[in-house]
Amino acid sequence: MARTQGSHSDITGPKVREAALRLFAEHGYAAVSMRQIAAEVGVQAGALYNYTPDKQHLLFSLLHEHMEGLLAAQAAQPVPEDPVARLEAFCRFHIRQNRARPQAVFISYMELRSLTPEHFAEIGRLRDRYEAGLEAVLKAGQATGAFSVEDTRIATFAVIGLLNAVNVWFREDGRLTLEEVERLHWDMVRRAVSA
Amino acid sequence: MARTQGSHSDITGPKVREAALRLFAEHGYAAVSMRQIAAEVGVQAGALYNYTPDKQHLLFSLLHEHMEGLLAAQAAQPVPEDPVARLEAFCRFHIRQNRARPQAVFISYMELRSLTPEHFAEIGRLRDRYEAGLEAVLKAGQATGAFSVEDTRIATFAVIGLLNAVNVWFREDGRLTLEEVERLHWDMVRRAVSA
DNA sequence: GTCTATACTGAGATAGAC
DNA sequence: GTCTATCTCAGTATAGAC
Repeated sequence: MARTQGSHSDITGPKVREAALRLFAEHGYAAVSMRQIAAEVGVQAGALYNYTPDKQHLLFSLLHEHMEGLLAAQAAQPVPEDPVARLEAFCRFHIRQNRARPQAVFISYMELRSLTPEHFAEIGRLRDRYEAGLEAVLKAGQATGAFSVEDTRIATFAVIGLLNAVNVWFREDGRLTLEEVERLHWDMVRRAVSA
Repeated sequence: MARTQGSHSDITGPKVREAALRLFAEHGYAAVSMRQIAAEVGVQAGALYNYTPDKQHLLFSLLHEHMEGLLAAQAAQPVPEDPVARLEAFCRFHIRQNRARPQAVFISYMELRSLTPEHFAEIGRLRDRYEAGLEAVLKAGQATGAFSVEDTRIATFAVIGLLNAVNVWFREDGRLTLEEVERLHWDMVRRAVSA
């Protein structure tokens, strides 16, 4: 054993992040105390400061990691030529990502206002990059005549809003599979923007 | 003068509610202190307890008042016979209401989790009643063949999500009038659910 | 790396003078 | 109805022993 029994940084670190993510998503950043997070992990509050300089940075770091992962996954997706196929790919990808990391997605919408202005700007830039992907698809389809949207910017927000509705009600053990949910929502999006 | 100069309950009461609504919307319920609210109103923290038994009840009371007002306004709307016209009326009404009380709408989505379970259930019931109006329209249109939605429950959430997207970006002094925003969104909703 | 202990600050809420 | 003063508790964060 290269490590002593007392050295748990490689275990405790991830546990701190998981606990914080879960508690922030459930109760909100401001309502969660460092003591609560520590209790969840099974350490004393002071020990958390081996893993984060402060509470604010813990939130920022969770959001940042989530957004970077999202953008990396987006970049790894194949990009069909046809705008309609590209829009379908975006819709399905977005729904799947939302369900794969429900807590991270949740706080990335709810806790932006809990960030310092600098951190807020940083996360905002990453989100804009993600949504720009959708707007580009809508613009491309508008150019080919496949889509008919008067304002691609507004349509972008509308599509995101429609897709995010899934998060309000979807349950893993519900009557619909994720594939069915994807199909139903893609169908609505397609009709909403098609020429 | 029937009142002494020191009696300000008819002035301070509303000011407390306005300040709380504004601060809760801006920073979140948990992040706002009674002292902040008091400072905003221009009194000491202790004086707030002439108007609310505690902070939790203040939030609940704001949400309750908002939902009751929303349902009353909804009930006062004329209800067209034709499902398509009814859906258009709902969409335009929903967007107008959202813009008329942006802060109340915002906390009614964001701060549900800050309510006690009893208060949460109470507000949830009121919201369900509001959204049931939309689902009824979709069902009616489905029956007449005007709409084509596989699942009216899911479509209800999708439509609400699409319409709420307006709140993310709309600015009173932006390039679009509320009428144009209503039309653009009604157009997308109509296409998304039409046969 | 974690603990205990604690400094310091601010929270919600109440009591009693005016 | 509001103020001042205060109680009690919990918050973030740090210091130093182990």
